[in-house]
Amino acid sequence: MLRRLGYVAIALSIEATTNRTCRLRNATPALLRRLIALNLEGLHAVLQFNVQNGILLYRISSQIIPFASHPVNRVPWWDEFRADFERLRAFIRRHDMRVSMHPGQFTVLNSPRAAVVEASLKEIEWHIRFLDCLAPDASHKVVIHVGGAYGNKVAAADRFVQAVRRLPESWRRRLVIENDERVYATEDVLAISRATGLPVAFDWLHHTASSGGRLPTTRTLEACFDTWKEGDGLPKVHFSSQAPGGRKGQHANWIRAAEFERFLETAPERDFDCMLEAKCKDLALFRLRRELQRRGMAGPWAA
DNA sequence: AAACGTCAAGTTCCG
DNA sequence: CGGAACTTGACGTTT
Repeated sequence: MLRRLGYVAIALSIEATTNRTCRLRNATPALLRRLIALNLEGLHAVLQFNVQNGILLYRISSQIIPFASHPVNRVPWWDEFRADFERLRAFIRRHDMRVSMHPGQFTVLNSPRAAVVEASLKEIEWHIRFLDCLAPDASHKVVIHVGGAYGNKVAAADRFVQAVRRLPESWRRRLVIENDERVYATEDVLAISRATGLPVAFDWLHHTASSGGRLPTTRTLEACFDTWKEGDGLPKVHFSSQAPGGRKGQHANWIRAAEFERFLETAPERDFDCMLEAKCKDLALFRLRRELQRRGMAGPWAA
């Protein structure tokens, strides 16, 4: 049964933002410090808004710490903003919220280029550190993709597995892998999960886009759910609809309620959380919730 | 004050 | 082989 519904990064309903940034050329410790303070304040406002509206699942923007893995950012934010983090941490725990992060397309652990892998490790490191500050328990996840194929998908997948095996356990406990719409389909990611022990976040749109529009089976979803172990929290799914007229794999503004209902019918009889990836963010979540309720559906997600 | 071009990073695919 | 698309706003320079 669907427990929590969530959305990504931006609350369009309110003014608050977690995405203030600057240009690299004028990034100084003082400016970065100011931006981080404002973004953490924004995060607090967004989390409060979420709780007020019964939203207990949320993906934190990677822009919250500008240039976090770049040498220009020498601010020890985990230390300097300890008080803010403590406040946020207490809030998250009190309301049983679940937060996550999703490093961008530049995080490619299986790149054949050492410098790219090194930069990716730095990216993962700061995301892990951020969640460590906010929510020590490992159900709050950092979601990554496997990466490129480089003309030899088997070798590339193996490089990913080796890279993950070299990571410290304190990182691995937070990592989750997601199927993408081009290179690593759900089956590929499940195989990599077996080799690494990382749970799989099933992405509905990526799956349908990469399988020529075929919908997943209950067995496939079940296999993804089974990768979530003790301490990982409930299995998590990403859901979005194809943008009408947009290129394959492009996120639509809204979630199509009928499509979501199909997904719910396919989902195994087990508890899970669902992250909505719609361009209209929280507004899309509200609209979906209303439409499902109008169809007579109820559950903990309804709030 | 508004408009608009630009912004750290990688990879794939399209033209 | 160069450039758009991922995703997407917000910055900062120009008008």
